[in-house]
Amino acid sequence: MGTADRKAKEKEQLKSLILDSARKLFVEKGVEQTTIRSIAKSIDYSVGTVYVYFRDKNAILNELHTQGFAQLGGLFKVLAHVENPMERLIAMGRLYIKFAMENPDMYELMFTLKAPMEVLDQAKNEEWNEGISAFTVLKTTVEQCIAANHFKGHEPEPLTFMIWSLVHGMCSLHISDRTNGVHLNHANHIVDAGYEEFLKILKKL
Amino acid sequence: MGTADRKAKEKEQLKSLILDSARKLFVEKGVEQTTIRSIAKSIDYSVGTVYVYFRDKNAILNELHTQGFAQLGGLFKVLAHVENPMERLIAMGRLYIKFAMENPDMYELMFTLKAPMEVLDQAKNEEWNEGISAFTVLKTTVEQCIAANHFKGHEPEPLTFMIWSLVHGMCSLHISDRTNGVHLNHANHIVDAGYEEFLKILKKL
DNA sequence: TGCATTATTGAACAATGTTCATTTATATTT
DNA sequence: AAATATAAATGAACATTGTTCAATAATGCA
Repeated sequence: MGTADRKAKEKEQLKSLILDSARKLFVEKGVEQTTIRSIAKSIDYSVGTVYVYFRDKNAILNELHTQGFAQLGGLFKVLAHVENPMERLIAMGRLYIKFAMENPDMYELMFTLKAPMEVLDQAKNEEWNEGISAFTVLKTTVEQCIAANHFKGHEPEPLTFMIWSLVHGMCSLHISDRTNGVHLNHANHIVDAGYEEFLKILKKL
Repeated sequence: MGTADRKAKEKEQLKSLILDSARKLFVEKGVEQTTIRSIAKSIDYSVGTVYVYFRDKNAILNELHTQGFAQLGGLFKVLAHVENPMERLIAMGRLYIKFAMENPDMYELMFTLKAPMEVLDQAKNEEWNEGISAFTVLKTTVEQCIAANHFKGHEPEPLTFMIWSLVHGMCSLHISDRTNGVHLNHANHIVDAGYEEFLKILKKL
């Protein structure tokens, strides 16, 4: 069965080729400008071929969104050695913001755009595993903070959601161009300045 | 010059008719499904006429986005009589969340979608007045809180941005379908539960 | 070599935003 | 009132998109 294996491998390779090309175009030109035709053209295949490997454009966006979570997860691994959960929490926030600022299109795909979510069949009760995993990582750290006597009187899950939302909100507003009106005296970026305020609050808890 | 006045009024009326119809379709079907053709059809005019009154689809979305801010601003007026700035701040957050949950499409238009922002000519240094006004209202309340001895050691503007982001982040994640994985024991909605955690923090500041 | 399976193709379709020469309606002038 | 000038409205036509699918080409097997 050597041929079957090889063909399976070739299929995987072409699928990866499509995805890599799609990601490249997507980061360069954005979601809307990344057309199936432009993807096909960039890898010298026809539009039809793309549709052999992906049900539709949303399926491609969904895979890219999954890759984004893998990338972010990879970055977070560096923080595993930080013993102090509070320190780790703070560092996670910084890294999250850094990732969002440096990869705004990927971030949108991961946390804002509806398209990559639409492959989840609600009838089948399919869940957003990437998000749940990422949330769980954050929640674990928050729970360790609570175990270390921080956040007294708080509920882990809603608190985790609140912290996530705080950081996400800043990134999201910035990426959606809603922070232009917020002028600052400081040389600091508004998102960084906002995060500093959050850190001041953390110290009081 | 009675005729000129009347014609100007008629033009305004038709413009309003287009906008009203657009908003209706938009709230019913979403942005993408609200096509120029469907708008034209619903008011028994041709597509060309719509383009006489609006440069492009983004211009329509921008006007609806402005209407959204007017609507939200109207809701906030009810809070003017709340003397205690901290109470007012808390009530503003609740109202903001209520508005976002009840008008998710409008909310997206106001705070997430890029389209309505694209009418702002960056070469002309045009600013996002709706957002700036809304931000200023919130900032004023935060400053009054500071004057009432809350938020010691905080900078008004970044703190305001942080609070806004916190609430926006929760609404935004929910509207973008990113809260499905976050299960709760409580009967509470996750966004409300998250806001409760924020209130607990406020009490410690 | 001939056949069967698999992979690839790209023309064709429907839907969309947008334009603009043409037509219709309205207002002004003679 | 008729003729003319201005303004408003039209909708066919274009370019671009996602998507489909019968036809073609390539590959594996007997």
